[in-house]
Amino acid sequence: MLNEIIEILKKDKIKWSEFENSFKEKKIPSKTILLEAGKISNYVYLIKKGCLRSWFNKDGKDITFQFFFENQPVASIDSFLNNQPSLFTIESIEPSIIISISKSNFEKLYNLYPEFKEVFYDYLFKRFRNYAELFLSRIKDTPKERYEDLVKNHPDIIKRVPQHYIASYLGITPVSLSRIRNRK
Amino acid sequence: MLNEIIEILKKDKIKWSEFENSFKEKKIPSKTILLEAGKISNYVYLIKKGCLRSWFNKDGKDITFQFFFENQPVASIDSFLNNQPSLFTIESIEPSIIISISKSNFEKLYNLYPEFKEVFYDYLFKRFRNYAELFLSRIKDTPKERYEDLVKNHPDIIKRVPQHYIASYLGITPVSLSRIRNRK
DNA sequence: TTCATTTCTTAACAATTGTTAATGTAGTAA
DNA sequence: TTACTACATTAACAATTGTTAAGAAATGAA
Repeated sequence: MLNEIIEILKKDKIKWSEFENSFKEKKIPSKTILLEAGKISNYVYLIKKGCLRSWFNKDGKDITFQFFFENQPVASIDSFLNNQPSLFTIESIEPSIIISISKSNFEKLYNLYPEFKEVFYDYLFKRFRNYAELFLSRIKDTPKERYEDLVKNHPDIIKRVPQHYIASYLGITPVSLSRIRNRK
Repeated sequence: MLNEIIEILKKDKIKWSEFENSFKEKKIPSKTILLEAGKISNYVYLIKKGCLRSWFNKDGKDITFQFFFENQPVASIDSFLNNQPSLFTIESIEPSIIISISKSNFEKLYNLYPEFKEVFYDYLFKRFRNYAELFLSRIKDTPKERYEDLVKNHPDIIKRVPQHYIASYLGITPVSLSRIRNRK
């Protein structure tokens, strides 16, 4: 989404020069928190290199429910849109390079580029379906089924993400995931 | 949401006369399917009287994940917005009176009333948070905790909805819910 | 390299749930 | 009323998971 926007912007060199500095790039080490649960999101991020996860706290433990990789936009959309405290934390899993854009610059873009607004809403709607699918899968499928789906359809995640995060993503303990892996 | 729109419309009697017939009211018996999983949603509904649930199929059994009551708008928003097959079915639990509005009329409203579009997007954003909360609760809390939350915060649902739907909503079998209820 | 930390596996036991099936109960229609 | 249907409870057993704890393996830093 942000990628497309940047492309749109670059075609218009005059305006691009105005926004070039809005897209701030920063290097972050592993386990850096970009947005903390309970705080209101003022940024949207784009991952240039690396990997993030979103998680929330449950009785002192953290439960991961999404992973993000290169070229994906990441935000607590709900917090960003509704100006409400984020329900979850966004944190890096690996050392990463992140492009961030502030809400105020985001709104400037909004006003200058009508096509941007459309791209953004399209993205939102798709994200809505995404959420619904994630939700339904989490309800519908057993941890074992969801693990096998990961192995089949997202081997990259399996390879790249530490297993205890995956366990948490599957809704089970690392112990239980280890059992599933060695059961067959 | 639809309620507010109707109120806005009624203030403008000329336009209201144009739309009055768009809001079709119908009586439906229990277990009537308003939208079937896999089909594209062409309507938004408002519950005047009665109660609905949304569910999807898992190995021949149905899993309920939301309940809707009087004055609530109901739709497969994702399907409606993205023109994609609905991920779930919407069905009545009780004999109900439903107001429905078609997508084409919805779009007419869109174009005539700028304030409608805003109300609608506000609703969408809120719905987004709603989904996130529902999702997080389903992940975070045990069936027992979620049942106790229902008893405390939504006793109306407990009273009104057959127990096996509630069990399914909690992610467990009716047998297991019965055990939870009689454990304390 | 070596040491320390993080991550993963394995084991034993308790707790919860699913499954199947039988029984009980309430409401509805003839 | 009776019979039927839908719904809820209970029991027994299997399967899965959580918990705790110990040890193995991998990773990263000095």
